[in-house]
Order: sequence, then structure tokens, then C-alpha cells
Amino acid sequence: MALEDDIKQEKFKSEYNKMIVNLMFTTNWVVAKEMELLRPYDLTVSQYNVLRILRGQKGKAATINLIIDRMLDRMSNASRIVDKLEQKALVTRKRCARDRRAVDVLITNRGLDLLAVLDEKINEWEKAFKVVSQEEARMLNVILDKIRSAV
Amino acid sequence: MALEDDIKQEKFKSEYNKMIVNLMFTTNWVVAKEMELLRPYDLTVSQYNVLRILRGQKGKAATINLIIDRMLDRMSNASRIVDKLEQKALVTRKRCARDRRAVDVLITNRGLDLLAVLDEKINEWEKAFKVVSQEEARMLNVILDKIRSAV
DNA sequence: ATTATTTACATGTCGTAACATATACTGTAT
DNA sequence: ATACAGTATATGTTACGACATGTAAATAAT
Repeated sequence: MALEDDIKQEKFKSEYNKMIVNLMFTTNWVVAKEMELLRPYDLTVSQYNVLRILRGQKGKAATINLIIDRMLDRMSNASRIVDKLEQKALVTRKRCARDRRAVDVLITNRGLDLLAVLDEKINEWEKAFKVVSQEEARMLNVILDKIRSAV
Repeated sequence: MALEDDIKQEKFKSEYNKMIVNLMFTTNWVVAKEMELLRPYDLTVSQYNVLRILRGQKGKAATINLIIDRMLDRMSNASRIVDKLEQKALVTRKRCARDRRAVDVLITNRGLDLLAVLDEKINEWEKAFKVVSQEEARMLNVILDKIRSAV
């Protein structure tokens, strides 16, 4: 459905203005779908993203700072997200030997297993995005990168 | 800067996967900029959006339900956002005469004045988006609409 | 060596999102 | 008229995001 119908707005000030509103609206839409998908597994989107960052380390420990660097939403609180994941035994956390200010965060086998299950679910639903062609996805990425190059 | 550098990820599973991550990251980036811009005026992004919806009514009262329908983030709590705006005397709220379950929400002159000031600021910063061409903005809108057509 | 500065993370606080439930009212069926 | 379902909004609760501050350890300066 066109954005105008979705938010019942007749007309936008400009194509740029519509672009911004559309970005917000579509991203909210995607996040809502992801939340719905993760809910049965008692994971928030932030927790899921941190888990994936940890898996990406392939056995190497990650520090909290490394996690913050790679998070999509830099403002949120990595320490507390790791708290939650630790409570669920999806990650371990221990003082780093070399620098005792830092902590080594590692994904557990249980965490990896959960991600494996989720991968399937997420892959399944990401298939729906093929309504967008490969070429369109590429263009969208180029345009989004441009947007962020604006000050 | 390319997304890979921004979040320090070397490679994405697919162009589609990158597209989703890029959507999140770019939207967060835009929202952060907007928050920064609104902060001196003691408005949140949600409050700002609701004010604009009310202005769009051009003198007609809006109900809470109408506001919810038009909000970008449908999950948030329109009643409480209106509370905040009422406290700041930017809107008025009174029981609707015809249907006493409903409330009539109207933007005040003070609210309109504040929006007028903000319009200038927002227009100024939206100029930065002209790094994206008109045609690109149009394409992006088409692609985003397609994404939301996916189930 | 002592102190100051910086870094890495944790924690406290406040506001708000998310969700469930309650309250007040309207419309409808009997 | 009465009871019942449906609707519009408000409110209570819990968790989390945003931000400030605290604590401990490493590094630099004197």
C-alpha cells in the first residue's frame, strides 16, 4: 500500500519529506515484524542483534566497547543487554586478563543454538523481501548511504 | 560513509540483508538528528509528529483514535503524548459533545507558533537531503512501499 | 612514587514505550 | 427498559532507552 494510504496523509510537502516519513514508517514496520518473530523466543531485537555480533566474533571474545561500536542503535545500554543475555545463559562474561577494566563477552553454545533456530525463521521471513529486486536493493543501499552522508 | 564502515561489518549475507540493516541504521541516524534539533524546544519526536497531525486538521478537532491512525509509530500511547502537549499548553482537550466517550483535541495558537519556528529549522536541515536527487528520492519511496507490501 | 587523566564498564534515575486492564459511554438485541 | 457487546480513552505496570554519575583500572604527567 502506498504510504499516503497507510498514514492517511493526502500529500507530502516534497518527495524528500515523503522519503523521510517513509523511512520512519517502513523501519517501524520492519521492527514490529521482527519483534513479533522474536517474541516466542523471549528475545528483544537489541538482544538478538548483540547475539549476532557475538557470533560474528567466531570464538574471539568481544568487549562491551566492541559491541557498542557495532550496534545499530548506539545509544542503548550494552552492559544491560549483556546482563539479560547472561541471565538466560546465552553469553558468558568475565574480566579480561590483560586489561582488568574490560570484560570478555562470549556467546555460549546455547546462544549459538538459539541463533541457529532464529536464522531459519528470519531467513524465511526475509524471503518476503524478494518483492524488491536485487537491483532495487542495491540502489536502496546506495541511496541510504547517501542520506547518511548529509550533515 | 558506507554502511560496512559505519558498523564495522565486513560483509553482509545478501544485498537484502544489508538493505534491512541499512534501513535500521539510517533511520536511527535520522531520528537522532531530529531529536537533537527538537531538544532545545523541549519536544520529543512523537510529540512533534502529533502536533503536525493536529495542524493538518486545519481547525477541525482530532480524536485520539484519529491521531493513533496517523501516527508513524502506532504502538505508542497517544493519550499520554496529548497529556504532555496539554501540559505545555500546545493543545487543548475536551470531551466531544456528540460522543462523550471521545475527546476533541485541538492545537492552540501557541502550538501553531511553535510549529512555525520548527518548520524553519526542519526545512533548513532537510535541505541537506538534496545530496539525494529528486529521482532517487522517488525511487526510494517506490522501493520502501514495495517492502511494506511484503508479508 | 604520587597525582591526575583517561578508559571501560556498571549503576542509578527518569521518562516513555509496550501491553494489559479499567472506566465511561454508545449502540443493539431482546 | 435492560442487558450485552462494542467503542474511545485513560490508567496501571513492567521493562527498557537515554543520560548522568560512579567505580575501578590503566596510562600519563610531575
